[in-house]
Amino acid sequence: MNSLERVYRHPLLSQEDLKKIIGAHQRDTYAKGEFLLREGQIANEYWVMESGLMRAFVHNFDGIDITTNFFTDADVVIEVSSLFQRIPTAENIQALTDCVCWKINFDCFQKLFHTLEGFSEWGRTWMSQSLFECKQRSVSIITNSATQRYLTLLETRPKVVQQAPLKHVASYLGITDTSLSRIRKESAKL
Amino acid sequence: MNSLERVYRHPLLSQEDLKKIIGAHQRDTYAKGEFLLREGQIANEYWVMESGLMRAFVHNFDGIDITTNFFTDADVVIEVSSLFQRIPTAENIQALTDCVCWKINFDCFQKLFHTLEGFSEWGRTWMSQSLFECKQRSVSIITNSATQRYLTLLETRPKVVQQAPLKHVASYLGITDTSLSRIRKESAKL
DNA sequence: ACTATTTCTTGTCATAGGGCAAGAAGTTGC
DNA sequence: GCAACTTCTTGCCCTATGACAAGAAATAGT
Repeated sequence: MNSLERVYRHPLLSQEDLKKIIGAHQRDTYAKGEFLLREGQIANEYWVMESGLMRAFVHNFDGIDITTNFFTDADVVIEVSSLFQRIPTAENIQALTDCVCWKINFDCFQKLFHTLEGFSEWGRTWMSQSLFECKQRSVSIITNSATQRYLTLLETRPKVVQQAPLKHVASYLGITDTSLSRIRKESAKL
Repeated sequence: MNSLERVYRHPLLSQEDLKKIIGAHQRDTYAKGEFLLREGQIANEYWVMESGLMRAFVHNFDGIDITTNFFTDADVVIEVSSLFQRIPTAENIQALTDCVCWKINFDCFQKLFHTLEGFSEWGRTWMSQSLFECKQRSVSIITNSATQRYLTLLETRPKVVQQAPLKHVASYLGITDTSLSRIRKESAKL
């Protein structure tokens, strides 16, 4: 089963619906380092990862980049505000390894969203879930120590820790690469 | 104009649509301290604030409560994952002052969501916006000092700082009440 | 009005993590 | 295989914020 089938699994989507949805996607590949979206652009599509690793990041006022998310297999790679509100994004999305994805553009998405009831339900569920995870992230930054957050990431998304450069993992965790290097050293002892 | 008209303003919603939507809401009041939702329950409605102040909070593993959001006039008070995924929530929503709200239950919402195209667009836009704000919050916790975050909150939501107990503002900012007290003292000098 | 409770302030001390800089290790391109 | 670059580690010192505890101020209940 490919990642599209995994992503669009939903009780209100029939086999036929699924066929339509999956058929609206096109395969695309990105080379390591390539950008799928740059700040200032208006997103006109989103992607479902088939393989590889990507990250999303923003620049803060000092120009420092902060990784806001990582994406691996069967993750939906999307900048929701830009795509749905048709406004320029503040985010960048970049391939950290060579990647294979399925992409769907805004118009196709819209048509499906307003014709298939199950699809709009799916979309809403997906958004709720993202919002939930986003809130959890803030709470985690507030209540857990850097070490705890690192260990959690290591457990829940080992691929990210293994494949992404340390500095990106560090900014995702909200610490400096120096600190992460030390934390990693400490936790290796255990 | 009441808060409902402000909240549901959207280019794809006609006057007639608006009437239907607004008509599906019922006025309700909550006394200071009262809970609208408690962890473990499944949300079956959401609210639009007419007046007053509320907060949402979660308990972390130590039982400490962390305020995740404040709500004032014309804010939509909703626990999206529980309401839309029909699962028990981890959040609590509590009135910090006496409050007046408009509430709408899940069934009415569903009917409107699947019959009015403009309403599902509105909902999606609202969710994108929330997700955007949520991401910003994480970035802010990561990149700004406690003092900067306090000053930003003071500027963007003065009511919250004025009306909410310091400890809730503190946990929202991700610091202890002790630190917030000191920050407030310092910033008063300026 | 009086007590109990909660909220807020302040002091002392401890510590996680940051800033900076040097060098080691690994990667990339030719 | 070498140069250039990026990534990662380590040392030293510093600062923002936390932990704990005592008391002051405000609020709520009777």
